[in-house]
Amino acid sequence: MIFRAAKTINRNANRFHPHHVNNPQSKTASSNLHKRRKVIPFVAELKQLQDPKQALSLFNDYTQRSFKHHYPSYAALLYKLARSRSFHDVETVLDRMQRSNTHCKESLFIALFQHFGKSNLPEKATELFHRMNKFNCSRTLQSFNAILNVLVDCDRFEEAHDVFLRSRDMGFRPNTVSFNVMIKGLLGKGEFGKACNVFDEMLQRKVQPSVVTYNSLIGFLCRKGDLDNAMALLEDMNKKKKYANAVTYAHLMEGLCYMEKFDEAKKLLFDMAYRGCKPRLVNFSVLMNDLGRRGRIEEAKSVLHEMKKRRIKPDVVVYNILINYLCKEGRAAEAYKMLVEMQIGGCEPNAVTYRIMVGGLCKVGDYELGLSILNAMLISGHCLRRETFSCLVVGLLSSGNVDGACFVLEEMKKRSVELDMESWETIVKCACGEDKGVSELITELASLSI
DNA sequence: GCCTCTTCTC
Repeated sequence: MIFRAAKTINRNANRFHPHHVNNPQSKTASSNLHKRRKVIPFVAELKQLQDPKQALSLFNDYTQRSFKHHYPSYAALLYKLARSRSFHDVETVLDRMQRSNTHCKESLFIALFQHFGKSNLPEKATELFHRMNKFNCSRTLQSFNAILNVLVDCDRFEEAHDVFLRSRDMGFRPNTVSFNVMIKGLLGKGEFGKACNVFDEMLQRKVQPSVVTYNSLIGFLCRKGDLDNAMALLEDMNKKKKYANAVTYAHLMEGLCYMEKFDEAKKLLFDMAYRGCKPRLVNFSVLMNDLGRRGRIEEAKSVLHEMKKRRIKPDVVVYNILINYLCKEGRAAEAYKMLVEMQIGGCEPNAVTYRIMVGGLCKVGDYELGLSILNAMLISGHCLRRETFSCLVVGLLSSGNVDGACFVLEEMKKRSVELDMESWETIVKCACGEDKGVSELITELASLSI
C-alpha cells in the first residue's frame, strides 16, 4: 500500500515542478561526466547517491576492493552523513579517519561542529574539539571560536564561558570574534550590562571591537525600542572609524518599525546610501516584513518590485516573508504561485519555505498539494519538523486519503520523527468516526510500531 | 565543496 502511495506521490512531485526535481540530478550527472577522469571514483559515485544510508556501505565496498581512502574521500563522506544527520555513522567514519592518520583540514571539523550544533548536540561538538589533537590536523583559534559559538547558540552560555576562561591553558588568545561570541551570549540572556562590561574588557585587553561587536549591541537596543542609545552607539562607532554596514542600518530600521515609525525606517533606507552604505537585501526585507505583519501585502510586493528595479536579486528569505504572510492570510494559492515564481527566477526554496508552504496549504485544506510539496522537500534532502508532518497526516486522513497519510507516516518513521499526542488523538477519532479503511490503517500503524 | 562573530523568514 505504501509503495503504491509513494509512486502516486512521486508523479505528483514531478508535476509540482519538473525544473526543481529533475535539474539538480541531471546537472551533477553531466558535470561528473565531464570531469570523471579527474575525480576520485569513490567521491564521484558517492555524489550520485540519494540515500545517505548507502554512503557508508559504498565506502566499505571500496575499502574491500583495497581502495585507499584519502582526505577527499573522508571529507565528502562526512559532509554527506552530517548533512543528513546520520551522526552515528559520522562517529564511525571519524574513528577510521583517526586510525588512518589521514592529514585533514580544520575546516572539516568546524563544519562538523556546526552540524552538531544545528542538531542541538553541543556535547558531541565539544567532544570532537577536545579530540582534534588525536587527528593529523592543526587546531587554531578558529576552531576555538567555532566551538564557543556552538555552545552559545545551543544556549550553553556557562559552558562557553568556562571554555573562554580556559583559553590561555589551551594556548589561545581570544580575539575580536571570541569576544563577539561572548557578547552575543550575554545579550541572548538579556544581560546588557554584563555585555557592556565585556566590551570594556576588550578595550582593556587591547582587542579592537569591530562593526559586528557594535551591531550586536545596537541590535539588542533596537529590539528593546531604545533607539536613543542605539543612535549613541552609532555615533561612537563613527568616532572610532568603525563604519556602519547594512546590518547596522537593518537593526535601526527594525527598531523604527518596532516603534511604529515605518516611514522613518523607509527614509533611513534612502539615507544610508547617502552615508556611504549601499542598501542590501536585509534592509528591504525588514520593510517587507513590517508591511506583511500589518497585512499590507500588496505594498510588500511593491517593495519586491522596487528591489528588482534596483537590480537587487531577491533571495529565499525575501520570498519566504511574502509566502509566509500570504499563507497567514489564507491565500495559499497565491503563495504557491510565488513559490513557482521564485524557482523560475532561479531561487531555490529552503526548509523554511517548505514548512511555511505545507502549513499554509494545510490551513486551507489543500492536503494533496501539501503532500507533493512535502515530497519535493524530501527529495531535495531537507529536514522537516514534527508539526509539518503532523498537520499533513491529520489533514490527509480527514480528507480520506489513507494512502497519502500512510506514506507520510512511513517517511516519519524512517527519520525517527514521532507524531505528537494531539495528532494521534485526532487520527483515532477520525478513524473511529468513519469506517473508510480503518482496519487497513490499524494494521499499518501496528506494523510501523511508532 | 561546506572554514569562527552581527542580519530578515518558520
